[in-house]
Amino acid sequence: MNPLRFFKCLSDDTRLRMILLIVSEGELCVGELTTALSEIQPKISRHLSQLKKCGLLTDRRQGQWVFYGLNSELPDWCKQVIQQTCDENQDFLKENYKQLCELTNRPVRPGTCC
Amino acid sequence: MNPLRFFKCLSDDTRLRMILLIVSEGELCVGELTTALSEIQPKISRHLSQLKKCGLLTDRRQGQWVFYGLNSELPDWCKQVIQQTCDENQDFLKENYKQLCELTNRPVRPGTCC
DNA sequence: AAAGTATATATGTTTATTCATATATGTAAA
DNA sequence: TTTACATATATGAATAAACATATATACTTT
Repeated sequence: MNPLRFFKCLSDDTRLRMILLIVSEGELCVGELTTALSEIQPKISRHLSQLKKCGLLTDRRQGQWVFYGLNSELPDWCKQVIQQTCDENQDFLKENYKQLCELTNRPVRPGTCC
Repeated sequence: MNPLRFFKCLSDDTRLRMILLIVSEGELCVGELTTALSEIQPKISRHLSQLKKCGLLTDRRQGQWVFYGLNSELPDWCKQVIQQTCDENQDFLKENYKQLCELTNRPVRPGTCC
């Protein structure tokens, strides 16, 4: 992973929040991210596709929903950078968590239950 | 340190290389960075002043030279992100190290000798 | 010591370039 | 056909580059 390309992915408000939220939650679908960030859906989709193209995220369709998660094949140093940033900046995501919590009827994840 | 602001500092080729070189070498002056990156001096100075303003670097004038180093008061998570990136991306800086090595008559640092 | 000169660094201003946004529209699943 | 998501295009805003120039320290010469 080219470090410049990696940091460019993290240098946009929308992308940074999405990545940190996804790491915190494991996986999130487009609609959940749209709500959490209070943005319009095309904007979210566009940034997600960019992060996927750069290798930071992977996607998985499950019926009507597409879930995005952190790419497990990412180099360790990248994972650590993201994890540390996430751990030390929970307050940065406060409003996003709030929005996410207020969201009812969230799609059920197969791996998450039990 | 706001994470977005922090990553924006790292998301430019010139700034990223400068930061990593400075961390590797401890301190570097403007002229050394100009040579290492093969860029014009005003471009280097401008990015340095931006990194100083954002709190990533500190400067110290010693005679004719101004040495830049990593701000020791930076939050730990920021220091760790930079250090890990530096450790795992030495090849990214290969050409810059080469230019730096070819530079003769580098200014003597007071702390470096003995 | 004063004046002039060279070197190192910083900054103001204009011009390019990159990047993100918004709107409209397209595709896929239920 | 409704819900969920993706993409194309045009536009605008933020950012970086280049060039000229200013400042600050050191070095010379008289």
